[in-house]
Amino acid sequence: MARDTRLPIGGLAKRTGTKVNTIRFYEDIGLLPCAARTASGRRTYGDEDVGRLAFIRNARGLGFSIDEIRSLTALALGPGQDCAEIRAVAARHLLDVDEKLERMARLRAELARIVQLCDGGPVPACRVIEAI
Amino acid sequence: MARDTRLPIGGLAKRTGTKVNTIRFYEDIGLLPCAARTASGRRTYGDEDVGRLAFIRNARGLGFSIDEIRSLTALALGPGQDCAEIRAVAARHLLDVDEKLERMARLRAELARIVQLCDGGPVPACRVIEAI
DNA sequence: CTACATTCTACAGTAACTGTAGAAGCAAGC
DNA sequence: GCTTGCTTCTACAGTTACTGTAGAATGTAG
Repeated sequence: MARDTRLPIGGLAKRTGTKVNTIRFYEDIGLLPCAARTASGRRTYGDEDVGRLAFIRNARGLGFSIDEIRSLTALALGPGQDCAEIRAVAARHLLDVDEKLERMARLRAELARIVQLCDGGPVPACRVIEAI
Repeated sequence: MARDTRLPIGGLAKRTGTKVNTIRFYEDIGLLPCAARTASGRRTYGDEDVGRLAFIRNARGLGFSIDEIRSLTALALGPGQDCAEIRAVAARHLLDVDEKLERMARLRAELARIVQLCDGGPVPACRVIEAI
């Protein structure tokens, strides 16, 4: 099962919605480990690479910096014992995420109000930006 | 009322949680209008500047690009009639925000689970990053 | 075996700031 | 009035996280 799932860099890019150059960039800065290479020097990736990159992209898309992601993955890949430290990092990020969620929800409400304002009836004033 | 509320650039920075250099940068790229100047050439700001910058910072903090913000404020400051266009921009951003909210909520759940995992009992496995 | 796509390295460019240098302005205390 | 110290000025270099491009090599389909 799951045999022969090795991907070239373009395949990994497609699977994870990442650009090829970005994958190489992540390798350069050590966020991804050096990829295995074919005889001719091309990178190949396995399932764990897909998972790891997917995690990175998800975290990045949600506003975590590369250093923050590094602090999480480094801990996870380290000696494997320092659970308290992982917990601390996660807890800090949890607070951060909660704050972002709140502000995001507020903006959502504003945008929804704008759409409604402009939607109903015969162009009612539409003093939109001042409302924000 | 509200007389004499003119602020120097440092005051505006403090009020909005922005760095002085960032305010000048926004003026350079035309996101903020050119500020009024004192006789000696220093920028001064009024209440409307505070509001506008606060809006910009809020939107930036939630992941909107400067171009997107420009598209909103430009419309708001334009002829003032094209309500449908503003509505379209707002609606597009609304979809975007909803998507981000969803992913953010999922990440929040993951983080909360990690914190709980690492919290209860005598260090139970702690296979944290793989879970993400 | 030719044509076209993918990959390679290396480096330049972009977005959105952030920091620094050197000069000038302003406010307070002596 | 003058020095001390903070703020502001312009201009430009540095940072983060990519993104794009050039030129060569490699892989693959007809």
